[in-house]
Amino acid sequence: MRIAELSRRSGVAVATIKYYLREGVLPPGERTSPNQASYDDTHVHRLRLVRALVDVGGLPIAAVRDVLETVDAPDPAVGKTLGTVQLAVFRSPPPTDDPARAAAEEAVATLIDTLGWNCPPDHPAAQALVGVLVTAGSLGHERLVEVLPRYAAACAAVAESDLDYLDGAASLDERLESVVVGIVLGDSALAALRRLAQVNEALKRYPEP
Amino acid sequence: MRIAELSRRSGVAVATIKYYLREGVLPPGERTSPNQASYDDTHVHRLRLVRALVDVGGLPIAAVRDVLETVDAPDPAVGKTLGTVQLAVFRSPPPTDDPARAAAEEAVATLIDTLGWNCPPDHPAAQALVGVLVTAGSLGHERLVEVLPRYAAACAAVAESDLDYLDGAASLDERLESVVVGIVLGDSALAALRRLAQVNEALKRYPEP
DNA sequence: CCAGAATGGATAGTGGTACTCGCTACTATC
DNA sequence: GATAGTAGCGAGTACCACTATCCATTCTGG
Repeated sequence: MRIAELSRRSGVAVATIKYYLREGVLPPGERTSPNQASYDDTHVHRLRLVRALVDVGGLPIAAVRDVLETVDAPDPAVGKTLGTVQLAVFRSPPPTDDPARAAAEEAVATLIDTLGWNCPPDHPAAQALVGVLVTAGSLGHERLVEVLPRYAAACAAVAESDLDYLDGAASLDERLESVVVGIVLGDSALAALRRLAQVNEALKRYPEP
Repeated sequence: MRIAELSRRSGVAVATIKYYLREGVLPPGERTSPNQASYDDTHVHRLRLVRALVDVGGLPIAAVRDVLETVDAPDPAVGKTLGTVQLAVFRSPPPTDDPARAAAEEAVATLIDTLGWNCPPDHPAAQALVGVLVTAGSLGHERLVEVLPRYAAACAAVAESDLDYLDGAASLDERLESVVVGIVLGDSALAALRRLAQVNEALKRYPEP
């Protein structure tokens, strides 16, 4: 198919498709002549994936490129892919060297230790968690740290579910994409469910007239 | 204190403080003369809160203003505040009228029903969840819906924890701020813990050499 | 008391991101 | 052979979160 049909089928404007081609988030079509190329279903699918990452995940185009490069360079080691995608998806606030940082780092390390989790203590997510605690502390919400064990328990169940999801993928390609979809769409789904659960719990505790 | 000290104590540039004053996310100081005003600790705290919402929560300034307006207009009904903040915090992708939308709406309604949750089915979070399912479906990841029950169970525990956190607030003001901090910082903390749990679970299932 | 620094307020400019447009030199198709 | 579509490219747009500059006024240290 040519670019107009690709646009129609994916719902993405022609100009935007060209932009994505330039930015390397969409592979070029197969050249049939110096100024003609033909695209196929993989391009339609890729466009949908890009839109999902941008619209649902809120990723900048550069991060999308990083993620997709990982997906396109199949590495059977799940851990590797997981790491790259997790990295790209992260909003990393500047690592402030707050004096309270050491205490927060300690708290996170203790938490991970208590849970018996086997994950690198310098993982970006751990750093992010430290950042959250430092921020909370600066707002006088030191007690936020107390909810973490319960959050962590919930996340353990979620992660189990996530890995089950990966195991349900038929092929390697599908598996790689599942990592991306699982992380990005999963984050959104989780946030949405959390809000619904909050409303439910609030109504349970403080019924409205 | 004057603006220079406010800047020093909060770590926010003077020009940025002026910008925040213009945008209404920081209340004006007390005027001492036609072109002098004095600020106090509440301003320092407010600036930290704004930075937390922007840096950690990724909220645009306009959303921050909405959130803070709610915090500043104390309504003892927790549900109301919760709703407003949840709304402001949401990234709402344009509600597509995909043909697959009806099925996704059905799935979400069924899920909420099965869980016995008492929340409005037209809640933005429910709509967002529908959007996620539609997106997943368009990518051929229809089976994502299968993980939702487990996600929901985890979120129920998280929400319980969240409401406990609110109940731990001493005053009404503190309570209102806890809603904000709980939602925004909580989302980040949850996402970070999920990633750590994923790494842990992945290493458990596929140990690395 | 007075010079120089600081302040509030306003306007304009910057840098980054994600497109979007317009153009040219083609090619495909009716 | 007229008309429509295409690739590629540079420039332009819109929005956002600041950031810089200016000015009239006010504060402050000597």
